[in-house]
Amino acid sequence: MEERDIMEKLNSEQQKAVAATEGPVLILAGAGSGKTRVLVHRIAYLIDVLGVSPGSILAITFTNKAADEMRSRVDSIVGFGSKEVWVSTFHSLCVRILRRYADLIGYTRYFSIYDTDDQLTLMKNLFKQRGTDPKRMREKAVLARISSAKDELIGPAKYRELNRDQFGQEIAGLYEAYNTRLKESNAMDFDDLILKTVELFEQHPEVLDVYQERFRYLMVDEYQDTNTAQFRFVSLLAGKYRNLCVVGDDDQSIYKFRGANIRNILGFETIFPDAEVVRLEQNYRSTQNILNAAYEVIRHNHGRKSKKLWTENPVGTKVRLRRFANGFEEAEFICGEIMREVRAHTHACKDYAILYRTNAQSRLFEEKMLMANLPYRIVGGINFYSRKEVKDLLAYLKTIDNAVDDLQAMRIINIPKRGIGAATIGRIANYAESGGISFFEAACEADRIPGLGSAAVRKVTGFTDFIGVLRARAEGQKISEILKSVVEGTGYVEELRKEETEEAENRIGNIDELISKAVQYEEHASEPTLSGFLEEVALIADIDSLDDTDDRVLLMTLHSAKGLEFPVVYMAGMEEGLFPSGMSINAFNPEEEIEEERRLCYVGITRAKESLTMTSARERMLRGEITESRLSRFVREIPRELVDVGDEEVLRPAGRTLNLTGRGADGAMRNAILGKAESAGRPPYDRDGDRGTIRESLYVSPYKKAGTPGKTEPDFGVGDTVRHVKFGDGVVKEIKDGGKDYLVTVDFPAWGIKKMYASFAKLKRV
DNA sequence: TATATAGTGTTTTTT
DNA sequence: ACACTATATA
Repeated sequence: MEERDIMEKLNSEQQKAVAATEGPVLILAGAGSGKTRVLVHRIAYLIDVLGVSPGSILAITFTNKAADEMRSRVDSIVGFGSKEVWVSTFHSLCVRILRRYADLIGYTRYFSIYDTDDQLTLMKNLFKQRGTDPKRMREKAVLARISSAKDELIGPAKYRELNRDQFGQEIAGLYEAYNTRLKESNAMDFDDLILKTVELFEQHPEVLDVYQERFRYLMVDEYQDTNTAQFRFVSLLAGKYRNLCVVGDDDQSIYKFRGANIRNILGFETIFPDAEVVRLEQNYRSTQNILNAAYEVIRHNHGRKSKKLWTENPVGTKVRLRRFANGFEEAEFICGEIMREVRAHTHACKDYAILYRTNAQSRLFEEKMLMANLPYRIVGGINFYSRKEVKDLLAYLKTIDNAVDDLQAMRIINIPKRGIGAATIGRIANYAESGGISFFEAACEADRIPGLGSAAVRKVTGFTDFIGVLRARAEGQKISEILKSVVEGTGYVEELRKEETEEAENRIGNIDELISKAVQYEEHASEPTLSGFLEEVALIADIDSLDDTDDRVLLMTLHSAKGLEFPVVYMAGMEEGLFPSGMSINAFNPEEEIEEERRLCYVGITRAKESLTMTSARERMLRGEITESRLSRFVREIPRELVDVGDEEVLRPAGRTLNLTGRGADGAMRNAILGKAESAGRPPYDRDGDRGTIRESLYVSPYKKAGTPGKTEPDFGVGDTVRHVKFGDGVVKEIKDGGKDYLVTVDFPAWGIKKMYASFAKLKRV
């Protein structure tokens, strides 16, 4: 492609960003301003116009999905050599480097990658071993401290110096022990992947030099989310040629809890005084109304790089606000609305996204989606690879691949049940410890371990022999074949089959899926290896497997939604205490924490292209108890004239429900309150803060009229045959009072047993 | 050693 | 509400 073609479809700022190839460049790219487009065109410009060798260009993203997308877009506009461009995530790039030079820093190329579960298991072991009381400090909290230390490139010794108090000293001790155990197991956690690469570069300048020479042009996406370690990594890489281009938006920095250091972007011009700064402020995604609402929210933050997005897009409809009595009705409204619009063919399912603050909120929506028969996909939550059966099988593969990974060996030594209990495992672990060998090696010498009876020795040897056979066969065998041998040899599936429960069937399904993932890996990897497969599995995120061609409503957290866009967006749970989270409100530095939440809200709003609806519940079930909450301050920050609050907006004195319809309606009072609120120039919901003092505003669900009885008794009983729109005819098995509505269990011959709410499912007696 | 039961604590977000 | 842990029991 020629220069003219590359620049043709770009605005002048975008062109500037594309052409600024030499030296440090900071691209401040607002939401929806076409930053991926700029990066892709920049790569094309480097190759096709400047003649830069594709192999010397490196683009770093945060998710595999973003990397895939960029790779394919580069592929479509760059003539040749696009395959040589390096597009990678921080983590996978570091793994690649580390595998090659692992021996220089005391690891082997087969090192394992520990996920959060592995870390927790390891920490629990350490607590036990060191006699640390889990009531005094929690394992997770210690891991969080260690993780932030690693993000900041602080090792155990430095941590000890920095935290002189007793807790600090104790954590430092655990940190040290934790690192030792990882090293002994030839394993690294997520943070180590970056940290160890930095160490490698710093201790071995000759290695750094190799990569500095290879990557002459660096680009970093989502720069606002980099942490100190990642910053150091990038600085080292770019240290020689200084062609570093970072792209980011300080208003979208939402990963502080993961160590993201907003100073990396805010202070870029201080660190690189000669940096060229380009601002992309034209938005191509959202309507003016949506963009204005987003701006009104984000402008409440201090210390941001001031900028205001604009768009040539239509004004669009107002942002809608709908309030409900509880989360249940909220979910019913959203799902019902989507269902009606999909039926009317206004939109396809994939045009919708439901965004929320916490994963726990997904359950309510999932139930309603099932009842409404809408295809959906929940992103995040429990990862496929963290299911027990999948982890068990992977532990076998890891033990075969990396024999010194004690954690995995200990996990599977009694899976399936071989009659090896805690006592035996303890004795093997002791023996391993005193002999300075790995757990698995110790198990291989079971007959020499004091305290093990002949029965125990026999059982342990059975296990080690099994692994031995698998390992001997693994050489040159396909990964899927190894996996199948494990499944057969352990009798895992057989055991599950015997259970004859739906749960077990699911697990078997997951095992099949794991095997097919292995097959897929063998097909797409250039040089498939067992380590390679395990690494891919460890670094994959749920979001990476999103397929934008499949027609489903997407449900995910606001965090997961970053980088995506949808025609119709619902932001659910807009309540104080939930969003912004109670954690942030009660933090020791609430201002800062709430600003982070506000950025998250900004990210959510700017995901919407055509339509945005915010919803909230006045009552919500939060860890087992019902909590009452006020409308989120973020909603209240949007001026009234930008918000459509629905046509049944009413205000009621606290503790009393207004009669709005029919004879004797409290019309005068309603008008008085409304009029007063509006003449005062404040949005009615702005006074929501007065809860309990005077009166609160109330937006009644148009879906369920105020005062309507929540449920009507079904006209059928147990044993009757009923008809469902989708499932056809079935026999009623059970009717239960489900609070808001009657919960009916029906056996449909063609679909199996389903539970549903009577009036919502519109069951009819036949 | 394996299993059933009661009791305990937890939740923000994730590569 | 739920998952995880400690304890009692077979």
